[in-house]
Amino acid sequence: MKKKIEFRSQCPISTALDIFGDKWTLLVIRDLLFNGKRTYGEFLESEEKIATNILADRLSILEMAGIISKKKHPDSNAKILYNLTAKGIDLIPVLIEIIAWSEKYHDVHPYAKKFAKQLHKDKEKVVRQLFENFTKK
Amino acid sequence: MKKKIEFRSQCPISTALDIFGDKWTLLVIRDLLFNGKRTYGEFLESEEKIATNILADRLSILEMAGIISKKKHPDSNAKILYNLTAKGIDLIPVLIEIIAWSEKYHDVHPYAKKFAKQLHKDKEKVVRQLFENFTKK
DNA sequence: CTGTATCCTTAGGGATACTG
DNA sequence: CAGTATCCCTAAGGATACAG
Repeated sequence: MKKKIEFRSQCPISTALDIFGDKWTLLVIRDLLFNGKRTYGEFLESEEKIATNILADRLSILEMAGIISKKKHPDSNAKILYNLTAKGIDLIPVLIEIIAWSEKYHDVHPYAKKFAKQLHKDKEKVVRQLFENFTKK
Repeated sequence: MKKKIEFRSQCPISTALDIFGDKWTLLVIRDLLFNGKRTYGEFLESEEKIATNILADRLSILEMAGIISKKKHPDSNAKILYNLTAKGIDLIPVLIEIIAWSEKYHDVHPYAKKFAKQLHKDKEKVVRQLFENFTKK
């Protein structure tokens, strides 16, 4: 099930939306970034309940776009580990700003409020720490 | 054609995606923020060629979400002017980060590259100026 | 456990005509 | 000019079974 991404224009916003402009893709990236999830099964468990076919589709798009990479789990052959590439890690500031905006105007989980508070205090630091988490691996 | 937004969870990312997680909504906001567009007809002209029914749908969602507001054009009765609310203006950092990411990894318009260069030099300043543009009106 | 495949329903969306 | 309405088709997505 291979399909290439069609870009509607050379506008950077439009280009980004052609990759992750849907209701699911950024949730997978969220799980990788903030929830330490790495495997197919873990993504399926998230509370928004993504369907298995949609997950497989989005993972293949993300891999094609160079945002995630796959490798075998050291223990089991069947198990696969997904990881963010540098391009994926660079989405941290985008996610951070979405969280900050959303928390300001909507009712969100308590832990999200707490996280937003940290952001408000020292955004630079939070972003730097997130980057460090992923680049030292 | 009124429909309310269904939120899948209280995750801030998920909540944001429930509002603008599609291929068109952020393009309308882009046009308001960066291209000075204010009317229905102007949105229709954008190069990605949004369909008239989709545009009407997204405008009503954005209004319902409190991101844009409508008012009559001073000259003509029929003409309507759309404007960003404070909640809409607060999406500036989100759009800015998307532009920065997209420009880094994809082929974009020359003027987008130029804009990204400014961002790279002094992001704070660019953001501040964008905010000022909208809050003084 | 990681996907694929299938079936089926709904939502998204393009084209176009039309109304106030 | 700002929408609505309609037609129609495709894509998205949920449920479930199944294959490697």
